[in-house]
Amino acid sequence: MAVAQTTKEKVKKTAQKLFRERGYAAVGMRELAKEVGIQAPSLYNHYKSKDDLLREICFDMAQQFFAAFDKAVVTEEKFQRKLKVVIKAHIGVIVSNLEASEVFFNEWVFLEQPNLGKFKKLRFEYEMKFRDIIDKGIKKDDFKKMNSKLIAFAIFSALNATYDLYNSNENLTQEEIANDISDLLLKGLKS
Amino acid sequence: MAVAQTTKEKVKKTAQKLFRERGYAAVGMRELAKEVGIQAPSLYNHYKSKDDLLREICFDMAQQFFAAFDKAVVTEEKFQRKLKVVIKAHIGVIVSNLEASEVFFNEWVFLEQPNLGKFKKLRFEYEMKFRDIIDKGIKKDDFKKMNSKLIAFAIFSALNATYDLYNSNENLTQEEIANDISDLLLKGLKS
DNA sequence: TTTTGAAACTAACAAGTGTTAGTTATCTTG
DNA sequence: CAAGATAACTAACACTTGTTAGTTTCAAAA
Repeated sequence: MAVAQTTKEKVKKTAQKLFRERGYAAVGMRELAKEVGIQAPSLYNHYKSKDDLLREICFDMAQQFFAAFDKAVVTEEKFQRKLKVVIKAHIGVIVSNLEASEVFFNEWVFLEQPNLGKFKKLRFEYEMKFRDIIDKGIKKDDFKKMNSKLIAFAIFSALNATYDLYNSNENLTQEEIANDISDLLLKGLKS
Repeated sequence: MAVAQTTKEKVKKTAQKLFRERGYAAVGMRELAKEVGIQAPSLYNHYKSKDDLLREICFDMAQQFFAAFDKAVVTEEKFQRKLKVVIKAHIGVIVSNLEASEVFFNEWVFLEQPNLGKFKKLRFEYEMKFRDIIDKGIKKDDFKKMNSKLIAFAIFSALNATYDLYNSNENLTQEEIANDISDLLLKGLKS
């Protein structure tokens, strides 16, 4: 596995790792280059700026989240099942891209305009897809009557704990994490 | 409100605001100073380094979270109530220190040693206080049998969404946020 | 074998970094 | 009012930042 990586791929992977570990602003081009094994100016043969590199990481992830959601959401009818299946899809994307996801969630604030604006729009759209399921589920009495914005925020935050969970843990599988979290959110902690 | 602020207080407040908005690493001492209305070197009359400033923000918040937890936890016997009351306490601290809390959650990674080590220890202790309630509640059958680490992570993440919630929202009160989130976590979304 | 294009290199720039030294102004206290 | 402390100031240092210019290396195409 991980054979025949091009330099560009290596740059991207290394950037994801470093940006997650230490934050976009704290990682310099020289440090990134050193980790890749080249000189800093050589990075510009592959990406035209530091911002361009962040842009690619963030927008690639956005695309993956959208694709996974859209593929998952059509498979179920009941809203409880719909929610569970998109939660699983979301977690699936995170687990398959642990470092890039973290950058996506935490470092996008460093995007420059106009990328920043475009990105915010995408994030909002994605959030609305979740809220839509919740709102419709509430209308159909599949869900309790609650503030859907609050719920959506709580869900996102809980999902985004997946990274820490997956990294720090006693061999939880992606399936187990997805099941436990969606169970918690749907049924609650109370016995 | 906010009368007779000393320069040191103003520096701290401004730092909290800027560190939250743009990240610790992205905020320079000159920018901070400008916002305060003094020159950069004058900052060093109040804090001996940039790290020292971050240290004070983070450790002050840690202390507040501990104090609120300890005060809350003794007031209840049943573990469901215990959990609810510490959740409320935690959210209370966030709401009373919106910007500083965000720094506490997101920027502590930039602390230098030995502060970084001490801080990590504190965070872990705090997490364990929550997990302790969950574990004991599971033993007493107040809670379902679930992975307490996963649950603790999910709870923390959900709680830490409070900032975005409080800021972006349709006039939710602290009481409402605390109630809705603890209801969600205890009883779940399912009707 | 020569040509070409990609991707590496070195050197350097202008701007910005946290911070120190030394000095002056301002406020508090005796 | 004089003395001392506090907190502001200007100037500067050593280093790092993202990035560009110009050059060389090297493998594939002609």
